[in-house]
Amino acid sequence: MSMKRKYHHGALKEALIEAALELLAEGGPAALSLSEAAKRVGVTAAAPYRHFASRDELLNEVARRGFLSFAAALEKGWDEGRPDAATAMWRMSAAYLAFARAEPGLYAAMFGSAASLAAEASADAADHALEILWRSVVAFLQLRGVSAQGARKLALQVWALAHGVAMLAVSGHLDAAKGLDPDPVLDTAIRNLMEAAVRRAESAAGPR
Amino acid sequence: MSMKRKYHHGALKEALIEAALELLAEGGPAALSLSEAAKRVGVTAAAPYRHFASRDELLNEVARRGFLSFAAALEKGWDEGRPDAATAMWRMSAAYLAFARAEPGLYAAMFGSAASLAAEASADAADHALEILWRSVVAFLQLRGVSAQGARKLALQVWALAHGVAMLAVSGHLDAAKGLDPDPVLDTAIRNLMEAAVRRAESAAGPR
DNA sequence: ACCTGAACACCGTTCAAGT
DNA sequence: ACCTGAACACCGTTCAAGT
Repeated sequence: MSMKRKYHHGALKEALIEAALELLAEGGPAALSLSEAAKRVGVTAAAPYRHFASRDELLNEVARRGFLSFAAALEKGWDEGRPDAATAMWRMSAAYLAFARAEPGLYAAMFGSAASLAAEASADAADHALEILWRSVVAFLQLRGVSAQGARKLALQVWALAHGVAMLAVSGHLDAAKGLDPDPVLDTAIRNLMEAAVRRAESAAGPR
Repeated sequence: MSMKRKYHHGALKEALIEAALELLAEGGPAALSLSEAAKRVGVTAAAPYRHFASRDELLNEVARRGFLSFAAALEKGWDEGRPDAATAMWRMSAAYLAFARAEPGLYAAMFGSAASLAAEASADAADHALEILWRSVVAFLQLRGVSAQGARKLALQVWALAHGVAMLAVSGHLDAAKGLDPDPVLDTAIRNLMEAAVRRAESAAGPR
């Protein structure tokens, strides 16, 4: 009756990815072991090499998928800018933080590769996330009636801010510092960034 | 004449830390191996255990020292706020980025531990870095003649911003996105953050 | 007190062999 | 085509011995 041990044909690749997500959740990127994933899935340590050229390739694939669900989470938070760009942007930044805090291991795998992994494939996925931020910044500027010039740069600043808060929150540097809740910290910072950008655009447009 | 192989008494611990820094520079945190450090220094793989209880403890010690020189770099950039807080703050943020870009491996070891390492000892060192940021934020607000209330929160936002830009720059997400130079991105973002904070404080103080 | 040598478990990776 | 078994190098860690 047990329908388990039939990885001898089909779903090994998917099963390994699932196991990798578990390992990531349990102990972060350092705990992602190809052997352990194979063991949990019921195959030999050599079996994964039919589907992944190396441990890093597994990690890359997991990170790539992480970026996909990350982008989906942002998109959902943005919700096409309803009811207005400002509110939606706040909701999206909360979704950003929520993702990182819910899956710190995955988030670390997505961004923690540092210089060790080029991760060309996941770069596209990351760019997709940036594009969502960019669209929301453009919408926000339009709502405020100013030029969307420099929106890309502004989107990068918002991203950096969210990323920084997320990292500090996950690594405990935030709570340790002052028992501060990451959400309002990120929220007011983004507001300030956007307000300053709007003012700058206004004074550039109407220098009466 | 070769004064090398006399690790049989004194400087093993220091030598291991130096080797660890090399490994970090070469391949990031993942490349920091206790065995390899021992080999480079000319001792057995078991020797380090007289000085460090585990690999993680070595990494922790290196990270702790990293925070020390990091704080020193920020302090030097700040230079007691000369000639004015605004200029000094810009210089300090440039020093922040320069540190991360000069030693990405070390920087990753300092912050990349994510949830895996509590790193209580290095938490103090990190707090010291935050304190420098905090002092500069206070000085900036004083220069602009507004209350320093909420300076800690603002300092955290500045930190998150700098950290985010540094990480994105190091991991290549920034250049890949648009060929943008990280320095002006961080600089204008911090300016915007500070300007918005000043305006908020002004409107709160003088509601005529 | 500080280090070596030998040992064990674990991991990444390869390859010849099985089905 | 997909997986097992055996093998190798490497790493973290422990411990009994050496000096």
